[in-house]
Amino acid sequence: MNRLLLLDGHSLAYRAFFALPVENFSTSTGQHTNAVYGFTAMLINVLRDEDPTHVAVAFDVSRSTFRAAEYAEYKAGRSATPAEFTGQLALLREVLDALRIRHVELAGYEADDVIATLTTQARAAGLDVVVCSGDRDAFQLVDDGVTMLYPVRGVSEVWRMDPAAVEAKYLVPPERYSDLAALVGESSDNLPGVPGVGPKTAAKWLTTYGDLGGVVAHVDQIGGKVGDALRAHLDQVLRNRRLNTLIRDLDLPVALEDLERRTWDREEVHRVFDGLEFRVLRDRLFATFSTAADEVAGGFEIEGDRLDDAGVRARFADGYAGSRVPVGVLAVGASYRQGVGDCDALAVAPHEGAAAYVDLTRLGSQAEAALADWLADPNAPKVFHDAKPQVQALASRGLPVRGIVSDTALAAYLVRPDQRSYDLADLVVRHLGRELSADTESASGQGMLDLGGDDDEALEEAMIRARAVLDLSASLTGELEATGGAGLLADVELPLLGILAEMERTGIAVDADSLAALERDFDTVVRAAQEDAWEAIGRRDVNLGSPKQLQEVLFDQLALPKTRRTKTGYTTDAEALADLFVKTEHPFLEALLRHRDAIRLRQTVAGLIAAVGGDRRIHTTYLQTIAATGRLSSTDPNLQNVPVRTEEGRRIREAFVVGDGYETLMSADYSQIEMRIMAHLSGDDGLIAAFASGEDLHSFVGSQVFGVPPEDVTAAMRSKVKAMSYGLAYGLSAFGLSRQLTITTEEARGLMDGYFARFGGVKDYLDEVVQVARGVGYTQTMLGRRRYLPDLTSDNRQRREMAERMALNAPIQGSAADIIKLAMIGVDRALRAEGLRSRMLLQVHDELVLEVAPGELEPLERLVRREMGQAVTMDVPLEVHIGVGRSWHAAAH
DNA sequence: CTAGGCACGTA
DNA sequence: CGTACGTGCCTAGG
Repeated sequence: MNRLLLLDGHSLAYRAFFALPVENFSTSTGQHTNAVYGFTAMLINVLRDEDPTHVAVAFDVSRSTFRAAEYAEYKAGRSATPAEFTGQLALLREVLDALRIRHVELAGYEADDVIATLTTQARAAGLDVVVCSGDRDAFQLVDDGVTMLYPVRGVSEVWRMDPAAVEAKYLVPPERYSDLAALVGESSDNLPGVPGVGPKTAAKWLTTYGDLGGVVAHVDQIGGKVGDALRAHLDQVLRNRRLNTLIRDLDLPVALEDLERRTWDREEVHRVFDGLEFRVLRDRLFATFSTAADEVAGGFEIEGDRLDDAGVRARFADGYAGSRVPVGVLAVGASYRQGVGDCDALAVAPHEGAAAYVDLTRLGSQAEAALADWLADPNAPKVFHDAKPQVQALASRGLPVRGIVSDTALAAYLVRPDQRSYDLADLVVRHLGRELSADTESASGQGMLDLGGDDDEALEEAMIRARAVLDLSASLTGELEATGGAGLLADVELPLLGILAEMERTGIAVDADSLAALERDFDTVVRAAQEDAWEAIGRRDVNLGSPKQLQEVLFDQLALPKTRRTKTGYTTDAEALADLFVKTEHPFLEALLRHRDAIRLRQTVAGLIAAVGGDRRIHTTYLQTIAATGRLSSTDPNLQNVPVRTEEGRRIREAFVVGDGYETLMSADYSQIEMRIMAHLSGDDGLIAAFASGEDLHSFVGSQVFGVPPEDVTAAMRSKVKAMSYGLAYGLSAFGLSRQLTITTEEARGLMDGYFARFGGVKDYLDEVVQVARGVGYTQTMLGRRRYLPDLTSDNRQRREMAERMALNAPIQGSAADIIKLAMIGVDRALRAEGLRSRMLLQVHDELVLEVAPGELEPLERLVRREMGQAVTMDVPLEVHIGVGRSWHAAAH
């Protein structure tokens, strides 16, 4: 049975706008999204519950309708529609476009007229209709084939109104609803009814006389005060009736067949939902409709079988060995974390010919050797999706992998580095227009499968995915070649993948005893600070970790001055608390800050202890497709944010130590790499001269800005200049600088003017970066890594300025990421070439930590300095600072 | 139980 | 009203 779903976009979004608190529904850039969110959430629910074959959303064009022309007061008295609402209507249309749902509107008419017309057409064509509207006028459309969903209590619930439900509520059948409303009036439309007449009286009259015409014909027979009132307001009632009757025969620009439900544009859905920051809704959308996705044309068909040992030998030793044609590979059931991994099976799919599935758990030794040889053959080309965890899992089974010529997750990241995820199924739909089988929920993410090895469907699914990876890589390679990113994949990200895998498996040794001792020490401080804090306020029922309870204590109980506002109240961050302490010297604040510090250190240490593996080393995981600028990120545990700035924090770094069989740790970091990149990219003579001079950068710049000799630059001058120099790479404003340095905006402005007067090339460069990015739509790093910033042309100032700051920063931060990645590849290659046993352990954005094998200190230092220093050639030297010591802390100082 | 907000660690 | 991340806790909502 065909069913048409019609929604009144305007009225539903308007309901949501007032029902959902805007402070909970704004993007990070300040765009309000409550109306879009509420509408979209309801849309998803209704699509799920009604499962319509056809859908349309109707909108009002403006208030100037034929009704307003007849009755100037129509809908008058409504307060002006808030700009925060109208601004969301365009976003709502974007959502609908992405979902490929038609929206319909016609100048001079209201959404309800569009709905009435489409309802009439659909009924004539034999379709059932479901109308979802917050406008009661639509009740008149209800009949045996037309149901109305009317939202109540904001948008959290809908009433399902069929003829019986309408009659139960209004005591008249739906076709009399307009008559009833004409008598009773509709305040939201500014249509007054007959005074003293409510639904009960009106319904009684309509039942007695049949319809409004009957009531009018017998108007003289109606007694009482209400009868007089009716006679006095008869014209008004008849006018109401004309106005509340919906038009059913508009000439619309769409036909019913245009409204057929279509598969949505996945890429566009991701883009739009990303922009709106609707993570949950998107997940709900995909979760709810994943089974509807098989409408996409041309799925995958694949031939292939589980191989027995003879088959494995034939396939890998005789078939693929020596072939230079890439094969799609999927490690089934791959798992890896903290240095330990495993996997169940391998699916492989060539471009032509049969795919295959190899059960790794019951493999004879000859077959395993054939497979291992092929996997380890650098000249046997393989394509993975998100290879690293699979490589780790295979390596843990004694199956090292070489010869990876593409990784579709990395390729997709280089094409669009700002995506939330690089799910294989999504990429296949976006780039190939095909759908992996719908039931891939368990297979999503990380390219891993968690499927039973004996299930034929799982077997086929794995082979299909292996084949999809291969096809996808061809498409992505084409895109990368067109955008100049192919070299980044082949020469940077793919070589790095293997290096990272090895660093992860190696891990870094820790002294578990000193970590345990640290945890006890920090715990002692936590307890003491908590006691002091409770003591200071005379109660022990306060959870010091709850910002909400802290606000109650600070601003209600202690009545301290209010701090900066947050979404949910007043901030209790360290800066604000320190500020309050200066003002009030309340002992609670001191104890609270002490508690904060200690509890964080304790939890950092506890996290590290929990991550120590059986080999007494900590194995982080590097994520290569997360940061939009091209940086790596580190997780589980994050070893890129281990404390270093405070003395207590540094004690944690002392627990990272050289492992057994090695001589010492080495830390090698780039000095001021971002400022050097800025000097190079801008070509500013002054800044280039600063680096060439060999003097302290900030003193040199300070002497220029303040017009004094370098030796007369005071510490205060130097720190101001330093803050400004670094701030520039982030798009710092005079306001921000003044706040950071606690100086006036004028003073900050003067500082920046002074800087730009001396380093005009920097200003020109920063201006140009944004201007070029606005023109072409993206920024580029030194290696051509792109970041797309569509918001550079946004009408929304906040979004636009945010994008401008990202545009300033991305080439600088991203080029630094390029450089250290190249350096890692160079170091790795040189270690092999020179036959050293020393190894890289960690990367922390501008720093590499290495473990030095006995006797290799000198050659290693030379090697690292050379490879890091020569990673790229720039107009300023790349300076590398190297330290050694038995702990990470000692090595870095 | 999940997800967002806050707070805060690093470069 | 400075970029890029990950983690832990609390809390509100489902």
